[in-house]
Amino acid sequence: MKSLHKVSRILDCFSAEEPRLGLNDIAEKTGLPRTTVHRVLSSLKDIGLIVQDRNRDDYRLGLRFLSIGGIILSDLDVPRHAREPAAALMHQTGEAVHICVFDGGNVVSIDRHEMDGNRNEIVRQEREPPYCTGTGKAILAALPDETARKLVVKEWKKFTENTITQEDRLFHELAIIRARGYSVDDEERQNGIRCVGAAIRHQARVVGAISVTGPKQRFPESRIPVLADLVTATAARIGLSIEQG
Amino acid sequence: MKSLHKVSRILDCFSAEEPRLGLNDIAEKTGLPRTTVHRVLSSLKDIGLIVQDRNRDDYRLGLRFLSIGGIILSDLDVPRHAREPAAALMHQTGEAVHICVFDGGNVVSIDRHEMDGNRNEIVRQEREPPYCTGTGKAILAALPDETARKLVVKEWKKFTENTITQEDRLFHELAIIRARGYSVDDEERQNGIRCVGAAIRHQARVVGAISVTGPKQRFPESRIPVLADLVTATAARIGLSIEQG
DNA sequence: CTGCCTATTCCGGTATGTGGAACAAGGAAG
DNA sequence: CTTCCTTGTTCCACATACCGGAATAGGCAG
Repeated sequence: MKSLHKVSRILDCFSAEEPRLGLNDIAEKTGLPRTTVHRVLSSLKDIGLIVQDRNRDDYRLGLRFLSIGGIILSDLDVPRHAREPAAALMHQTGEAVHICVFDGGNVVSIDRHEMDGNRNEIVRQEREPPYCTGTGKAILAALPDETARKLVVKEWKKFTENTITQEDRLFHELAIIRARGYSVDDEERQNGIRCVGAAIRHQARVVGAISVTGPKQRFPESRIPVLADLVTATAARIGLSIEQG
Repeated sequence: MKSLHKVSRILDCFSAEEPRLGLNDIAEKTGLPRTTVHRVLSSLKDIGLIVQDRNRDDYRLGLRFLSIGGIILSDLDVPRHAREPAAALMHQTGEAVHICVFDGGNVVSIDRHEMDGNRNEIVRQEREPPYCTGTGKAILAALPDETARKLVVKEWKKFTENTITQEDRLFHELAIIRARGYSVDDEERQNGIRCVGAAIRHQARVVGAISVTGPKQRFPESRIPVLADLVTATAARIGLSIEQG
């Protein structure tokens, strides 16, 4: 179904940085003819996935995506079971904790617990490239190589000096992660930020990942294994609580 | 684009109650031939909007919806600006407060602040039929009749004795809401539950709604206007804070 | 008013999606 | 183990629904 791939490319144009786009922007980004883009957008408007305030205004993503997102959230085990252990991990380590979920094709960050005085604020739903984050690499490493390879076909964007941008480099690292049971993101996504992650499993299937994140100074080599123990224990605890329903 | 309407009908099959469906379920619900459903689902799988754990397993909505939902959330003004006033309203009234957003086509509930001891818990993203809730009716009433009519074409499900199931009844009520500036849901969605709502406007455009909800006993006729004053004031305050960026 | 930029409509050819029918793959029952 | 039945999946010839270049309409700035 070719038309749906066009839909996909068009949806890909939207991002948190550019949530509103004109027809020509989209045509240019996708390389599709303007007419075709217009027809697809027009149909997406019909079904509520795209919204245009007035004719000749920019296009935006429709709230129907949020509504559908709500259905997914209510069906996911990870967010429910992870919240409490994640908060505990945050207090144990004093560092920010990320939770993300995995459905076999996408890695999506759904919760972030941050130390903010004594309270923990929850921010939701951000996009995460799978090859350059602690959680993403933990998930990739927990999958068979073949499956993992399908998830990294996208473009390799270099966020920092340390970002991995070669497939064989990545799979070498995944092997290490597999062996020791946790992943480390050493300033690969953002300068000055390190991160230790582990996959969450449910009935032998990878369903998500958890990680602690913080400034390099607070994450010396010596502390990594200590954090890793806590992270993997929390990941296991979450997995276990899911098993029990 | 006919195929996208099929996509829409297929997506509509999924709900919080039935987040996982088999091919035949979907074919039956939509009335589409099994082969067609299979082809569409297969393509939706390709682009990450639908997920199937293993071949011959049930189909589920893909996490990409969540990821896209995150983009929308970050672009919406209402959630950011409404949280604080909504919490204040909850404490003023001692009742649960709902926030929903509107994009010209869909009404989606995004926040619910509930009195739970002294803490307020935030639950997110539920689906709301627009004709039978305080927030939904407040939004419909804030729109020109013609626009509102386009939003209520769907089926009229009778949730309780009081649910409005006739278009002229609804528009009669909308006129009243328009005149007095707030909406009342008198056990129209759920027995024993009343609710007072008002639309949130941003630059003369309706962008959402806010409401207080509670058991009938705590919402006598005499209290409604009192609550309405607080709700409309809060709605206006939210609208104002959006204007200012 | 004029020029230039958008979004939108038109239309004939053909690629693209269509859906009935046949096929495989598990699961349940005997 | 075998049989039967239900489920998802593949095949293929047909015709329809999509394609995209070119022309149109509508807004905004100068």
